[in-house]
Amino acid sequence: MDRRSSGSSSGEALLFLTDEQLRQGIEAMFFAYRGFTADPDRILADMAYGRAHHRAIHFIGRAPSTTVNNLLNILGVTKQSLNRVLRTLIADGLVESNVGRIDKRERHLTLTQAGRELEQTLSDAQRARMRAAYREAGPDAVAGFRTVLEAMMDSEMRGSYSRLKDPTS
Amino acid sequence: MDRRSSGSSSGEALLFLTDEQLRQGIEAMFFAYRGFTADPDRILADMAYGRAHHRAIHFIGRAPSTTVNNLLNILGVTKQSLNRVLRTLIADGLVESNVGRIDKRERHLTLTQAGRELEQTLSDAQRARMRAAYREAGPDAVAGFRTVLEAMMDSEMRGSYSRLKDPTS
DNA sequence: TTGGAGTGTCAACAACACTGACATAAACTA
DNA sequence: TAGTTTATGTCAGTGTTGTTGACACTCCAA
Repeated sequence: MDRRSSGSSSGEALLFLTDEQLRQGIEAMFFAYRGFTADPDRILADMAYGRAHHRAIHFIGRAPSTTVNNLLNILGVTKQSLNRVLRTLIADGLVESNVGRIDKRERHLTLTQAGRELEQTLSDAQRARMRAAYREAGPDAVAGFRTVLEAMMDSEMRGSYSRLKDPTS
Repeated sequence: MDRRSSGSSSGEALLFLTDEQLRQGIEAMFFAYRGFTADPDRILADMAYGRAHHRAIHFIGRAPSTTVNNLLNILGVTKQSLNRVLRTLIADGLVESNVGRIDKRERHLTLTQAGRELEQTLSDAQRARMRAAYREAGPDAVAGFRTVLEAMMDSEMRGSYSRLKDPTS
């Protein structure tokens, strides 16, 4: 079902779609993601925090004053799961939760000064690796990288992603 | 430390290394990885298996007759963690463990017929998404994608990755 | 006023990772 | 041969992160 499936005659133009190429892509994704999270993980291991805290901090920092529900959609976890994380972050003074002015049911989340500092530390580590990879690969490769990643997202996630990229949309 | 090392005048050639670009890359990676694992996760949710089983099955299928130790290095988990997974896979008849002929301390792991079938099912789902993304992005983007991912891996992982790509090395 | 949305919380549970300790068999080495 | 190292398996305990399900409260809108 997959020997160069849609090739016209011999399909040499579609060699990048062979099973072997796809498998390599899958493995590359697996190994790269490990590297991608390794640096922040190391930093967080020393604190009482984990990857979930990092994600929350990242997206709160990225979209300040976001609501819990919005964050829930971005992170794709249950509110109970997110709440456990948020509770510790708020208790530790890294995140501030403010009742909405217009809709008072909503809580708007913002990083405190300490929260911004931790965000910066984690972000620096992750960006350093990203920067090194980007620089090594070059701008054309980076453009391709981004294109494939976007195509790989679930469509709902593509929405969240675009909104973060360009908040005016 | 990176303002326009090779830029002509104001560094427009390195715009892809700005913090904003890096952040977008980080987020793209996060959302894409979610998509990447979503399909196999859905299939596994119905069984008593999880992502860890998928990974084990994938790499055993990829490098048949691999030893436990080798798998341990590839997966980057502790033997206790891997063992828990392997035990269930062997008990369920998806993986076969054979004492090594040369070194009898080693166990060589292979997928059984049932194991290969499950591997195929999971792999089909994941490859389908990968193939769609690849096709949508085109060969040049795919090449860039792979280049960036390889640059993002830890160097030890790059070794495992290459060996899987080209077992003769 | 009623229904539903947004939020917080409790309890229970499962998957998957970790550390530490110990056991066994085989292989290597002095 | 005796002692050490390697490869593996296993037991026990723990932590993070996810899940369901249930319930309460506040507030918005029809």
